[in-house]
Amino acid sequence: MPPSPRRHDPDRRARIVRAALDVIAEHGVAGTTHRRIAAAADVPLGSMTYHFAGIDEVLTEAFTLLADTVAGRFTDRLSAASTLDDACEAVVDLVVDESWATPRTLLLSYELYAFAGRNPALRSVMQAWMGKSRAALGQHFPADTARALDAMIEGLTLHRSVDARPADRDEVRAIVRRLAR
Amino acid sequence: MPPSPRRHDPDRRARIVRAALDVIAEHGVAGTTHRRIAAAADVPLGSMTYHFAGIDEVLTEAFTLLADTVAGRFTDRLSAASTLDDACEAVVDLVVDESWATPRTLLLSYELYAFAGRNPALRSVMQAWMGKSRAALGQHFPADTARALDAMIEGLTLHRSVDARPADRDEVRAIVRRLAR
DNA sequence: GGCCGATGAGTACATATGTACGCATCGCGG
DNA sequence: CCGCGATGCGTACATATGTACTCATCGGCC
Repeated sequence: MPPSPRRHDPDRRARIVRAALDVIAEHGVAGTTHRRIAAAADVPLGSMTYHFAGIDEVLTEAFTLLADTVAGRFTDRLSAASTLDDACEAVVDLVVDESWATPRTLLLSYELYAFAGRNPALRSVMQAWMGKSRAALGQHFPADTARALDAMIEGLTLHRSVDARPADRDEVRAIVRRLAR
Repeated sequence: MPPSPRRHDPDRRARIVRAALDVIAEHGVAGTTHRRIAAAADVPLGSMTYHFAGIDEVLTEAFTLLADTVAGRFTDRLSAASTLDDACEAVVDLVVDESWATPRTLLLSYELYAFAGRNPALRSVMQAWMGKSRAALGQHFPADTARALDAMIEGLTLHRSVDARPADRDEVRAIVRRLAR
């Protein structure tokens, strides 16, 4: 059979990293292998070892991408608010809106939390992420409130993903307002 | 060499499950293998397949044990409170006291969250866990406050485990009081 | 006290996995 | 236009892993 044609493929590295996130979301870190990532990115197995020193490097970069992406969306949503009420509503959105807190992102976050527990580099990434979130909240709220809201968003999001009857928008808003004033 | 003596060892199964938690804490679900668990439990490899249908069964039982244990401690601590102020202080303890929120337990929780995302049986376990927590809080607080506090505990605990300068006891108490009244 | 089924121990084996390596091919700088 | 180094491709290989299987041995029940 004819050899498969060589492809010109800049940003292959970046595509592999994105594909890694897909694989992690579907199979967990436990089920993430060079071969699965390669298949998801549509590259031959050899590309994995050519572009990355080991599977840990792939995972680390993937999770870093995740943190940056999510932190960016978080900041964008909050920056769009101008009044305090707007800001509260933005926080509510960040918790209940399906477009922000997708099951995929949540699952990936849990994988990240677990992975970061054994990977110092990712601890820094998570700290940076948390710092960005705080800063975004700090645009509208005093520091102690920002801290409380940040934790509350985390907890509510997590619990909503487990709860058989998750808190609805009104309930979340009531909680946010209790913290915000 | 003489064959190793056969041991009389009831509750070997339970010991394997406990050992599995140790292995998960140390290596993550990704690094958890039959052999490592067997070594941690000090049993031969054959015991794994004798007592469990597969590694998923071991993981599922281990995480179930984790949830039950943590939920129990949570309930105990809250049940010990009699006044509302006591209850608030109990909540603060659950967040900041090293004896409750140990790094090990936190790490295991994250592993559980990630694992449960792909394991329906464990989703039920987590829902039961959350139900117990809510009920324990419900002894002292109205339902909506209990829900908020439960999420807040989750978020604060998680963030404290990441934060370079975690919120101190006074700060946590202030947040709890904002929610509780 | 004796038997037999439940439990323990050791090992084998097919497969999955991480990683290395050699060769092919294309883009780019001169 | 040409060469060469970066990039892509296929495959090999040692190892780790899940699981099955056989044999040994103990303990509870009659």
